[in-house]
Amino acid sequence: MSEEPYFRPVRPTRAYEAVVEQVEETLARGALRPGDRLPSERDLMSQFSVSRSTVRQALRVLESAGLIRSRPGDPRGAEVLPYSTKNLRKPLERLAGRDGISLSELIQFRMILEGSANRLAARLRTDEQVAAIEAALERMREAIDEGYAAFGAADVTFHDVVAQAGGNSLIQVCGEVVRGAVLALIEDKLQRAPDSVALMRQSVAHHAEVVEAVRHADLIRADRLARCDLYEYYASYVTEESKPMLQALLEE
Amino acid sequence: MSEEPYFRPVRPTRAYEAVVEQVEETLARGALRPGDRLPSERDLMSQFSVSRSTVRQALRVLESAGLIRSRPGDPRGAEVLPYSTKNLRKPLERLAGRDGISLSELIQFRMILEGSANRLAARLRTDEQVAAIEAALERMREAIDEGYAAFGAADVTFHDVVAQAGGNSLIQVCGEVVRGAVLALIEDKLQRAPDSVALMRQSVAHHAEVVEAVRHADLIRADRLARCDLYEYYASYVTEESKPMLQALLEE
DNA sequence: TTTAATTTGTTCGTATGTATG
DNA sequence: TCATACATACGAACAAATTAA
Repeated sequence: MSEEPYFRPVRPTRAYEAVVEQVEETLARGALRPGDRLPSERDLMSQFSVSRSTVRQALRVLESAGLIRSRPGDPRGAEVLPYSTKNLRKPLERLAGRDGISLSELIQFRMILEGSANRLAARLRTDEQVAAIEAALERMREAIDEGYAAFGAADVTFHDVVAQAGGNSLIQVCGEVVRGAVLALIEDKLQRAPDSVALMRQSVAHHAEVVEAVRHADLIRADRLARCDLYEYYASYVTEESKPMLQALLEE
Repeated sequence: MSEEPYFRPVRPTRAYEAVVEQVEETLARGALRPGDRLPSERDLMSQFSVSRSTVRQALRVLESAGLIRSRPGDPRGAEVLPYSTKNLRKPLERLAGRDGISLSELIQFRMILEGSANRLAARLRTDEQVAAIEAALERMREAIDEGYAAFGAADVTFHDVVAQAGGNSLIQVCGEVVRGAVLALIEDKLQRAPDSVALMRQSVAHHAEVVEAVRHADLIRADRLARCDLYEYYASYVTEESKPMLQALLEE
């Protein structure tokens, strides 16, 4: 049997951390709502009994987390911001960039997210959203002649519109970020592809199939199409050993 | 046709932001690897030609992002940290807590993540991992008598072990966070449930089915079980209007 | 429109506790 | 053990920016 420990480890808390925690807790319990203002730095000094430098370090941390925004000269103090999914992007991008995570994991996650987004879009889309998705597909067709950069941008827009039709902002933001991370890792290879025009045409054909599935509310097909297309598109960029990881998402 | 703009909007860059950007860029391109040391604050002062306070604001931002760690008195300077999935947790938790996101979206996302985790685990698990999953299930059985808190902890461990067997750290960390967010939103209701013991027994029965599916490498069933169980478990907590969102994930 | 007051951004100097060799 | 260099924190000061009278 293990001894029941009397004490837990402590780590010295720095002054600015205590300030951050108090402000965060106030925000979390809703005492400060978006649009509200924090006291001025000098007021915070006296309320927390710390120096201005300490207050400023805390404010910078809160600002980098997307919780507040402070502007020079504003007598009303720092503004409490509405918390949005945008604040997830930077951490996810860093994770993908620092090879803390493998390309095959990213592709796998993207297959899951995009398949689910397609499925939800097929079930929940409005007629206006179908029209927007079709317009995005048409834009991709046009962009083939404008080069790979324009085509990539149109492709991103297409998936954004589909994800938005799905109605889940978590899927949407995670999908956006993972898509960007994957593209950043292999876009140089794609640009040097021997016949990029053929690749783009094939991509448009695949996306057209998705549009059809969404239009006919065919959930299963919309989901499956995303997984298969992505696997086909990216399989050549992953090692042989990691292909089974991706294939596990294709079995029925 | 829209005018082609000559200029893009500019926002004044603050000194500490420029310092953060330079350090981040150095980290991103791999010139500084985990374990390496940043110059001391005084060296950074002279290299960036800014004051000590400005350097410190930048360091606090980098530290809060999980990129570095600085300790008082360390003559080697701040340490560059390995970037891990842990740095995603806080932003995701904030997002879930600030009702920037609805309960039904969270549950929906959890259905997707846990279904996929189960599917991957069923395909890729080793025998040791099967044993670990079974042990986690046994722990859940024991914990029924120890109250809801212990049972919840055992439940969390179970899903962690399964997700780990799936082998995708993105799914794992997102799953952990979303699970925590969902539980935080409704755990008070669960505790006040009239017959929580019956609920826990039912939960164990459901998890046992998952174990069987994983053991027999039944991908489809493992995936589907997660989605159905979660829907059944949480359906009563979402509004009638948002139920179709979740049901879209159950159709075959 | 101008002016005055307040606030933030930044700098500098100083004192204190801490880790390394 | 001691000396050195370090990070933490405080406080005062000035410039630039914003708001409101």
